[in-house]
Amino acid sequence: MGYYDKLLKAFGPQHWWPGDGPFEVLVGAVLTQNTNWGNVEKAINNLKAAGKLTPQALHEISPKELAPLIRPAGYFNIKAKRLKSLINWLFERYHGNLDDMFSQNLGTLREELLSVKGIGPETADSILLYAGNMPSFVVDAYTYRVLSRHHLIPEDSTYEEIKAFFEDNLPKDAALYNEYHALLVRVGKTYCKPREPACGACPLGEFL
DNA sequence: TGCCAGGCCGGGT
DNA sequence: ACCCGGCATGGC
Repeated sequence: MGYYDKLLKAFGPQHWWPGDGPFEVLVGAVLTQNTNWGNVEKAINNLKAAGKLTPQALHEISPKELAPLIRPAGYFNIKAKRLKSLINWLFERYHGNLDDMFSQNLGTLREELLSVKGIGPETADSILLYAGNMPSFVVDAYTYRVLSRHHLIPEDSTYEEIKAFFEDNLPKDAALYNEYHALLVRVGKTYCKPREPACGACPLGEFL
């Protein structure tokens, strides 16, 4: 039995980002950068209540008008710009149409997303996987912490190396990548906390 | 109360 | 090619 099966059995499905459709997930991917998800939900709700949670509305809104709506998500000025740059790109490249965007080849689309200012590897992969249902494994601070603490990867591993660690050893299955990443976050939240040098007392060894 | 949360950019070495 | 400061709110 692999790690994934053990984690799934121990914690159950995490139901990550069922969301209200791919566009909401895409917006959430930017808003959640280095930010607690609870705060992101408040910002999403503000956008919904203002009728601004559509590609067209966000394309037309100014950063000045957008920033206060997403205030609870933190870094609201910079995130307003990042959201705008992503939406501008979406319209220029794919006519504001998510179906067109996700019809693109995965590798090409990932490179295109990374070229947008404010979209780094984790945000790009989150959009590909959780909004587009494309098999691109997401790496985040939890993933790194859990794996490095249990010596499954070197301390100095890069994002792309950790991503490859999973993708080279798993079938290219979006549903699997989705659930696996969510389970690793769950483990990280529950046991593998920051500023705790080792995992001697945590039951993770049993699963990993 | 300080630390943390589903990062990324830009400027300096 | 790395390293670091800045960006900011809300919950425990």
